[in-house]
Amino acid sequence: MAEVVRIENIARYVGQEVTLQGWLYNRTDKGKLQFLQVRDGTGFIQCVVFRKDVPEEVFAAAARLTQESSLVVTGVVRQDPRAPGVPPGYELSVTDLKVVQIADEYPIQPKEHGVDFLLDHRHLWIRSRRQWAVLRVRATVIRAIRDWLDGHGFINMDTPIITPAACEGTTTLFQTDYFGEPAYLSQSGQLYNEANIYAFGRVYCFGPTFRAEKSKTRRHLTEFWMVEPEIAFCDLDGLMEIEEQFVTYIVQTCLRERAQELALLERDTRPLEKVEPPFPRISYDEALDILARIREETEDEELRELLKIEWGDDFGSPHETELTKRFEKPVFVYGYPTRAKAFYMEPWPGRPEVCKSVDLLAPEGYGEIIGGSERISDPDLLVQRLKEWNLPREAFEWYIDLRRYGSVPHSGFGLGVERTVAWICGIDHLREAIPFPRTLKRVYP
RNA sequence: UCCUCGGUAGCUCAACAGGUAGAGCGGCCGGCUGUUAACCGGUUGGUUGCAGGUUCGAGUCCUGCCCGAGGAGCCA
Repeated sequence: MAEVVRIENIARYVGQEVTLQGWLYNRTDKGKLQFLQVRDGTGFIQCVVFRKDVPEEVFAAAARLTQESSLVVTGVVRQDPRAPGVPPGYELSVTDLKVVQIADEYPIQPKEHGVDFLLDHRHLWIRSRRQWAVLRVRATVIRAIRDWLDGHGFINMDTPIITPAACEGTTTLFQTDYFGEPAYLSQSGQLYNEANIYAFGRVYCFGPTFRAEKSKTRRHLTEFWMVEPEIAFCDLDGLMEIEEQFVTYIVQTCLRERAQELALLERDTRPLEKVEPPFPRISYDEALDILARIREETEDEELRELLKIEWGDDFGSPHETELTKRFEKPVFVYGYPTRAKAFYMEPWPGRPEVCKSVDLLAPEGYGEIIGGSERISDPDLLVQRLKEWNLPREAFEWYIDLRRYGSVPHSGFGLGVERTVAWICGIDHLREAIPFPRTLKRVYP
């Protein structure tokens, strides 16, 4: 048997005989000639079997292969512009073939299917080319996140997933039984990170987050992944600078290392190429002005109704979508009304009705990928806010402590991994940006 | 929780005004030396989401329920 190689490295082996281990993606039988589309997890390649070039039993074995049958195939790597693989332009002239298993009739065909059917078969769907490409980009996004943070003085601090109380008090939590006491699945590691910065300066947590929201849209999952950096001695301006460097690095890394996958997804990468600092920064008040202007100018009665908003309201997705259409790059919206945001956000100097929060909205209608803020550093103000938000002080005693022992201005943010992946890939459903999505109506498979 | 749309073969869909449930793909058999979701011929394949009602007759009309999708609110 020739050397076992991986399809992603196939270009190094032109003219050599190699062995591939993989699965049959599709087969075209032309009588005395068969085309086997084979994938091995790292790529896709066309293997050509000529009746006259191989022993009769090898040709017969190829003819028996059903979709998704597992196989070990040996042949000579050739360059051919007609070959459709990933990477394109290479094919294997088969000399030998061993069947590992003949697959049962495979439910997913290389044609269109409905969403419900595909999600019921998610365990198989991830083998398909588009899903494969998206999830490879996801892995790169995650690696870029860690690379950038680790390279900029951040240290990874894992925060608990089982937590005693609401972090922000507003969103719905998944409740679980903790030896007879109620406990909840984490919806943010932020509060713990605020403790961690006093030990380590710059930290991040990265893990799954759980929201029992009854959200039924393409932008929501009940379980999703979030990276949450937190930085000591950092104000709102410093936070925005970090965010734009961070997001730029993630996007540029994907463009550089996952060009092939983005091409397979037919992602127009020109908008992504424009992602570099500085990102435009507009205040909440300016955003309201822009929305008011859009409402005046639009002929669309329905849109006008959707964009209705009064000062003090948070933006809904229609607002975000319309705002981001006006910008080529991700855009910062800062200075939201205090009452629309969480209790821990530092008030704007001289304008207590506004807080030092900032969201980052991705362009092309993708909307919020980051939410962040400068945190309250004064213990008395924090205690007052807990009261105003009707939160139990006892549960936050440790959190108030952080403001008693060397309190400093500090800031942090959370970036949603699936939303970032969806934006970079140009896909419109979050459920395709995670291997096994959890949504309101789906916990299987 | 609310609004909208949908549920017919393994999959994607069709079925006029209520009148014998059909096509493509897949599977199976056969043909083909450059296919790109191949093509050609044949063949296989149905409790029309569930329950009830109207009718000589219901996939189609009515009532209730179940399930799914898109969106709103909420959020990353």
